[in-house]
Amino acid sequence: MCAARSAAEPTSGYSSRAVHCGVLYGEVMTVPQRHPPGVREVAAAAGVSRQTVSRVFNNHPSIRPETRARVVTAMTELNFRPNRAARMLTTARSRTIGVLTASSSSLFGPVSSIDAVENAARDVGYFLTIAHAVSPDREGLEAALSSLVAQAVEGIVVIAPQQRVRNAMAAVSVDVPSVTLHGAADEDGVCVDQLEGARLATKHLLSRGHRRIAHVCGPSDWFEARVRREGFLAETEAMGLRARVSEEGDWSAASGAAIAAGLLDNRGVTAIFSANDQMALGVLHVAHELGLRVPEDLAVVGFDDIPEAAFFWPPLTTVRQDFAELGQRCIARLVAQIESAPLLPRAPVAPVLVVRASS
Amino acid sequence: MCAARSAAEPTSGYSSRAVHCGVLYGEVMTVPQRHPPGVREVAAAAGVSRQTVSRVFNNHPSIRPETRARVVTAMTELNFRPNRAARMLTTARSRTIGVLTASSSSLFGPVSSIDAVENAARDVGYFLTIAHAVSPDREGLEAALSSLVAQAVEGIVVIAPQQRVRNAMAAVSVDVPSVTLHGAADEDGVCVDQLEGARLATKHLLSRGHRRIAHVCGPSDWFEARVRREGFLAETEAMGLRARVSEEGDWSAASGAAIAAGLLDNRGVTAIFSANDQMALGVLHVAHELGLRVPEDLAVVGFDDIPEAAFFWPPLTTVRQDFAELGQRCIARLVAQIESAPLLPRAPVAPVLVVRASS
DNA sequence: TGTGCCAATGTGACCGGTCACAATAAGGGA
DNA sequence: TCCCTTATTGTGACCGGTCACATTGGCACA
Repeated sequence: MCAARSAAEPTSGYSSRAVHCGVLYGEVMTVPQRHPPGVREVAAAAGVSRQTVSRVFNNHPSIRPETRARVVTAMTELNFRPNRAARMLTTARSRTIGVLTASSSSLFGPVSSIDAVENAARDVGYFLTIAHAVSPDREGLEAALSSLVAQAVEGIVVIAPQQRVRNAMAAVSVDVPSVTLHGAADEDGVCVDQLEGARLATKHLLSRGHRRIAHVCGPSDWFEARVRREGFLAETEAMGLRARVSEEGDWSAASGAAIAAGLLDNRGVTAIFSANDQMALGVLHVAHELGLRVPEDLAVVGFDDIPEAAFFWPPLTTVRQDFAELGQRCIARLVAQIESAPLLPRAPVAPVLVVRASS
Repeated sequence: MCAARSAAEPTSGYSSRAVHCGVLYGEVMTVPQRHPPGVREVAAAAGVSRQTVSRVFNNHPSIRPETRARVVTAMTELNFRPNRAARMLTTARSRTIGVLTASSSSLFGPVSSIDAVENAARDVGYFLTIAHAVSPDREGLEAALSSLVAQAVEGIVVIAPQQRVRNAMAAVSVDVPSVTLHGAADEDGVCVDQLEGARLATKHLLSRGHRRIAHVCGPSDWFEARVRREGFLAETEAMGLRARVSEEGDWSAASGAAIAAGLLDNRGVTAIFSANDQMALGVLHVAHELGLRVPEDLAVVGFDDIPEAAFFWPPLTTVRQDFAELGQRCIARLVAQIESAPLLPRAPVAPVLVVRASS
C-alpha cells in the first residue's frame, strides 16, 4: 500500500519537488517537499522548456497549439500560478494601480467610484491597491503616497478633489502618472461635467418660475463645489438675477441645515440649489422645522443622486453622475499614460437631471 | 566645466550606474544609465556590503550605530527604495492584505470599513488591495478571489456578510487566512454586537411604552439582518408580545418604503424598528405620505447611524457602530493568523444607541 | 596566553520568471 | 538543390534583495 502510494503521483495539490540537501558519499540526497510549482516543474511535466511555459501563459503568438495544450494541461494539473514577485522583478512592472483617498471618503461620490475603478482596472489587467490619507495635509498625503510608491504602483488615481490635496500632491512630486478623479475640468483629471450639472439644476429652477434662488455651496476647497457654484452663477446672471450664494458648507447635512437656517429666516428665497444631496437634506430638514412646504414654499434641488435621495421627504430633485463610467474613463486615461499610448481627448461625463417632487 | 561636472557626483535623483556593454580590446566599456539604485549601489557608496545595507533597513539589531548612520546617509542621498518585487521573491511574503467586497458596497457599513481597515493595516506594516465581485455569486467571487490570489495576498478581509457569499467562499477554498467583516457572531469574523444593538433598539421602544412594534427586516441572506431580527424577537418575546416581522427588504429606502406601506395600512403598529437607516428613511417617507406624525403616531428606530440620520425628518433614533474600531480588530485578527500569533479572544464591538426625535 | 562566545560584517548562492540570443525545423523561391 | 526567411523552441544570464554560512575582531574568563 505504501509502496503503491509512493509510486503514484499526487493528482492534486502541489507536486513534490526534490530539494538538494547535501552530498553524502557521493550521492545527492533529496527530500520531497511541499512547494508551489514553478515554470520549471510545469516545463518538466509538459516536456518543454521553462521559456515555453512562460510563453504560454503570456499568450505569446508563436506557440504551436498542440504544445500550448500540453503546457496548459500540465499547468492545470499542477495548479500552477505564476509567481507575481518573480514576474515583477524581471519585467519591472507591478501591473498595479494605486488609489489615494483623502479624508471624507465616506462621501457618496468618492466611495462609489472605488468599485467602479477596481472593476475597470481588472478589466484591463491591473490590480488595485488603496492608501487612505489620515489627514488631507502634506504629511498625511506623503505617508499615503509613500505607501503606494513602496508598492511600486504604476499609476495613481487621486480621489481627493480638494485644492489643498492638489497642492500637497504637487509638492510631493511623484514620478508616477496620476489622474485626479472628481477633479476640476481644467486639470488633467476625469470628471463629470459639473458646470453642466449645475446649469441643468439652475435652469430647472428658473423654468419653474423661481427668481429668488439661493445656492448652498460646498467647501470652496473642493473643485466640484467651486464649479457648481460657478455654473449656478452663470445661469442666474444670464437671467439678470442677482442670486444669493451661501457661505461654505462642508457637504454634511448638518452644515446644510445650518446654512439653510440663515438663508430662510428672511422670506425672500423661493428655491435652493444645494451643492450636494446631503446638504439638501439639511435644507429640507430646516424647511420642515420652519413649517415651509416643499416645493410650494420652497423648491430644493440637490446634486449627486445618492440612493436615498428618492426617499427624502419630499423626494429630491437632483443631478445624477455616472460613477461607473467615470471609473472606466479614469482607468482608461491612466493606463494610456502608463503604457504611453495616445490619450483620448477628454470628454467630461454628462450629468443627468433627475426631477422629483422637491421642485 | 565638463570635466568638473563628470567628477562630481549628482547629489539628487538617481546616480548613474555602470552597465557592462561588451568587451572591446580587453577593455570593459561602460555607459552611464539612469537606473534606480539598489542595495549594491548603496553598499558601495557607504563602503559596506549589500547585506549590511539590507540589515539596516530591516532593522536588524546587530548593526553598529555608526555603520547604520553611514548607510542611512547613503540611502537618503541616493534616494534608495528597496525593490518590493525582489523582496517578495526571496522572503515569499507580499505583506499585502486583500479586501474582497461583494455587491452593494455603496452601503454605509461596508464602505466605512475600508478606510479604517487600510489605516489599521498600514499601521502594522501591510498594504491593502481590493477586489470587488461584480456579482455576489460563485463566479463573481471566484474572479475577485483569483485576482487577490494572483496578487499573492497573505490574508483576505471579506466584506460581504451574506450567506451566499460565505457559501461561495467555502466552495472556493482559498488557502489563505481570511476574516469576515460584518459577519455573524458564530463564525470566525469580527463584528459589532448586532444582537445587542437590536436589543438596545427594541428595549428603547418598549421603554417608550410601545407594545405593537414591527421590525423591518433586511435581506435574510445577510448575517446582520438575521441577527438583528433575532435580537428584536428575543426582546419582544421576553415581554410576551407577539411582534410582527416584515418580509425582507433589501436595505434600500425603496424597500423600506414598500414594506412600511404594507405594515402601516392596518393601524395596529405604533413603532417600527428598521434593520438599517436607509430602510427607516423609507418608513419615514411612507409615514409622511399617510399623514402619520412621527413619533406621536409612529416611532421609528434605525440601525447604523449613517451621517444623514441626524437630518432625516424627524432626526432618526438609531444604533451606531464603531467601524474604525472594527477595522482595527479585523486587521489585528487577520495579522495574528498570518503570523500565526495567538488569537485574542473575540469580543464583539459594542454598539451604541443614539436617541433622536423619531422615537 | 589560550579558549569560547558574541557582536558585526562579508560572500556565494538562490528565489522564479523573463530577457536576449541561439538553435533548429519548416517552408519558399531562385 | 541551396540559400534565406519565418515559426517554434531552448539556453544562459540576470533582475535585486535575502538566506545560510563564513569570517573577523573584541572581550571575558580560566
